[in-house]
Amino acid sequence: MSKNTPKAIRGTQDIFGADAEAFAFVVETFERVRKLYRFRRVEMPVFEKTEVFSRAIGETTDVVSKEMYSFEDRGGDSLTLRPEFTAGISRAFLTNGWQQHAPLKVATHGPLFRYERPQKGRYRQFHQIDAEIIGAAEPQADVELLAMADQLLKELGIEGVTLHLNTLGDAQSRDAWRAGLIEYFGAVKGELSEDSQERLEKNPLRILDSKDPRDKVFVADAPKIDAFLSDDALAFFGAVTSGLDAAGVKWERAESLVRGLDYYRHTAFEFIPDEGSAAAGALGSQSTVLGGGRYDGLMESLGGPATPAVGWAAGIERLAMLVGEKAEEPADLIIVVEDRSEAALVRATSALKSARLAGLSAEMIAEGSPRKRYDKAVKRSPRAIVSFEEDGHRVSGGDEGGPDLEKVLGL
RNA sequence: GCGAUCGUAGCUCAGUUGGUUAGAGCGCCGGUUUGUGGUACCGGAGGUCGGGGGUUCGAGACCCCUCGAUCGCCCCA
Repeated sequence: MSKNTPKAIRGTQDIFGADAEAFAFVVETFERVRKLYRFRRVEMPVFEKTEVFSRAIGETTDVVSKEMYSFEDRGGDSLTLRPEFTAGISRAFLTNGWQQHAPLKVATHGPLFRYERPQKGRYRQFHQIDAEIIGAAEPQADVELLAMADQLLKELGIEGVTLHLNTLGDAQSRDAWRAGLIEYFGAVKGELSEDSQERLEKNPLRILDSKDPRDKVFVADAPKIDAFLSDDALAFFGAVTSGLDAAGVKWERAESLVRGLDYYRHTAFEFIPDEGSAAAGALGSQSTVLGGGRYDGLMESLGGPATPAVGWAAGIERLAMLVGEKAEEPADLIIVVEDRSEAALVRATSALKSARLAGLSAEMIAEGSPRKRYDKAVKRSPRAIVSFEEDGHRVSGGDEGGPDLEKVLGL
């Protein structure tokens, strides 16, 4: 590599070969399943006004306070490369009058950007698939959304991943729980890890997720959300869980599961690899494969009317790591030009065009040492090979190299 | 932002306590062998050993700095 060749930006990836096939497999499967569940496709801008994210996600979250790719455009507006889909979709819902379609089921996928230190399964430009149901307050929407996620993972052939489910209650429940946690952890503040002492100020719910053993001793006896749930919140969660059971979606209660962003209410969930599973090993420390929840308060933070909604997103790279090797399809036909004659090249070129018009995937080998061209073709394992020389051609493979192929190629 | 590990050919990697002209496999290019064929052989191109400085008679190897990558912490998909 020349020393003055520009390098790729840190945390970006050039995906090729088997990895690219796995990536495409995830997206194609998502598109298929999303249609099964009648989610409508949306395409969204990759960047928005910065306030779309800062207001929707919450100023104090790490995503907003230190992980956004923000810049000023030529008009002086602060813009940000989207760090997630939900905020942008919510903005679109409000600014395009999509209320008329509510309840609206939408799905999308594409690149997202977060200024973070890259590591296994985490990049600065990464890709997600995303599904949202907007304008639906009933627990059946949560069930619908999770049933799709569950089926998607199954159709991707991913095993050893379990739905971890929790409720954060409604706004009152969540606030009361939060106050309870601050009181409980505040009493032992000095014995918590440095990180958790900071979390106490910024996001006390996150202490429950801490991996630090100093915190874990207190987490076990921390106040549980269940003690703070209103009757409505409790009924809502019960309806979600019984719906999941009816839909045949396996789940586990995860009492300390909270999500990072301010806008979540009620249902919160993550699909996480089971301890010791192949999936857990493949993902390193980036364990969540698909996550989301209900965000009933988000629309109001963007200045819209109260609009209930649920959604999830999943990292395509992480899913691709779990779907196994996806080989590139072998060609239907490879055409070999076995000598340097003009006549052979002309007839081969013509046959190649005919093959493609007939719907066969085909490529031609006419470069390099003539003696080695056939071997190159064989190594690519095509379904059939047709080789040309100045005075004729030979067919091998296909359906016994039969007359059908010759006819298709006009030979 | 913090920590650990690692940077040798296009790719995967050897390279002894520091010692001549830095190697192999795969891939690439040319030739021979085979001749309905995934074979075998011969030859070739391709490296300022990530970059800079230092120690030394001598550095791919040791020291310092720097850049980059990987993995982890924080956070998150």
